[in-house]
Amino acid sequence: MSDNTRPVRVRFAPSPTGYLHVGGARTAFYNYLYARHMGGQFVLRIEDTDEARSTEESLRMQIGDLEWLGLTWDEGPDAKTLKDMGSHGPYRQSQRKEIYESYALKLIELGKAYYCFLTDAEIEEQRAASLKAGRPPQVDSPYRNWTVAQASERIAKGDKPVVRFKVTDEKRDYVLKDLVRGEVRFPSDMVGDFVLIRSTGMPVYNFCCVIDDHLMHITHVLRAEEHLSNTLRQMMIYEALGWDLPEFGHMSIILGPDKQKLSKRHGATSCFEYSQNGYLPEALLNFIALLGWSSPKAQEILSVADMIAQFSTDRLNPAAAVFDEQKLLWMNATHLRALPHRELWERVEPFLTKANLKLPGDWAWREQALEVFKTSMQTLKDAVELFRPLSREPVDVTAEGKEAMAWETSSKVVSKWKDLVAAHQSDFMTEAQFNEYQEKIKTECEVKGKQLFQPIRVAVIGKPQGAELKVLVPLLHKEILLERASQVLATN
RNA sequence: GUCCCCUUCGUCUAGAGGCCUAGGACAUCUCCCUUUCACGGAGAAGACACGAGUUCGAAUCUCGUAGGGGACGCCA
Repeated sequence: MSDNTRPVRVRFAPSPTGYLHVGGARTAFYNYLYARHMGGQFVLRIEDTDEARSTEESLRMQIGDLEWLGLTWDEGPDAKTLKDMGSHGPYRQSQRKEIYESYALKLIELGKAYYCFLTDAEIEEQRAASLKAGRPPQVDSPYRNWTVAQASERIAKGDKPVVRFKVTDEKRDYVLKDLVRGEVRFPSDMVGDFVLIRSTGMPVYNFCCVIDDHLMHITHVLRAEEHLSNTLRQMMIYEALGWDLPEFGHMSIILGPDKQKLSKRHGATSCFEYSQNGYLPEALLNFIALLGWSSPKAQEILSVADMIAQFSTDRLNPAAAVFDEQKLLWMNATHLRALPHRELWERVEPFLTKANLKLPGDWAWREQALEVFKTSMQTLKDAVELFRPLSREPVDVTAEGKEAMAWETSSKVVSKWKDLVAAHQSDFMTEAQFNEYQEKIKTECEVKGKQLFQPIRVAVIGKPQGAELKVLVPLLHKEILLERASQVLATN
């Protein structure tokens, strides 16, 4: 076990084989929170030993997502240049091949690993036979006790072996003290001799992970539950090399609504999609943090600073959690409404720009508009449809809008409204002026309530429901108001 | 199949033997506010998977059963 006086060093070790999944984001976040809470370091390591699937593009995407989330790392590839920063590099496993190789050689020397020439077909045959006999499908390599000389001879002939770890014949339990799950016992015969180095010379995950965690002085490994059974192999490697184990904590996985591991078929699962759909990084973080962790103060809405202050591994929940989109939406809306208007505008603006909406540029107008609409927004993207009627383009009149316009007094109301707007002297109307006009329509057309408000609202935003007219109308330029009224009357 | 992990309202969770008639949040429903929509406020309904033990006492400890998940790769 690691000694507690050492500074805490944790790491997030994604493999660049696609976007950053929300599950990965949660793992990264817990590591980040722990590091920041303990005043330790957070390392980003890239596990790109799967040459076929790892891409530079994925790396950039994942780094971009981590940046969007605001999870900054102290060591690892620089977010912009991808050049290593920190004194424990390189941080990309593909650049550490010699290191792994030297340790593999050491294990072979120690008699704890060996070259194995079994082919895929032979292994498959063994698996099938074992399964049929009801035994665990483990390899039983005839090369297990070959001498290095024997193997070298064969290698010289051009055969490319893998390096396998020699699992002890002595049957015993490996005991893991997991930070999340407590004591977990693994029988040593749970695994067969496993591969350390592929025939291509590239090492595999379980091996790199141990070497890197040790060499990078990682003190705590917080990772997903799917790695729990890998831990046995890793413990064997630590033992063979005579190294101390770091602390491990295996957190539960995230499930979809059907209780299956959350995946693409459940919908949006990447951080990138959430950012594109108008979610706030702080809301996403708040939500995923609570999927498997709880605040000791029973807070539901927490800032990143709150979470750093309150985080501890002993409140990590071992049970799997279902990702509830509804609650995320609520949480997003809550964070969004708490934002100062200027900041909210900065976040909303890219979405409005993308939708090509031309809106007035002054801050007074913007703040007023946000004040009116923010209670209807759950995501930043929602602003687009809310703000669209405020831009200078014709609105689509909804079915309900047409219905309201079909009432017998509606045309009269809108005509009168149009006349009043046309006669209005300045570009914008004040709330008081609108109230005055409203009173005029009310008395002159002899309508009130629904019959009064809804047709006017349709003539303003194209639908009968929405924000109060007295706050809505002052946001629209007289010309737009006039065009809208004409448009609605014409299509009626 | 083997091994490992998990099991409190529909969902996220609080709960470390008596404070539990099981608390909170999302969602749902009702009411209030309100010209409408949303926001906000008040309330309702809703769970300890099952069975044995241990104990004066169990959601909490133990063991079984069931269900779910994960791993068993020259993926990570």
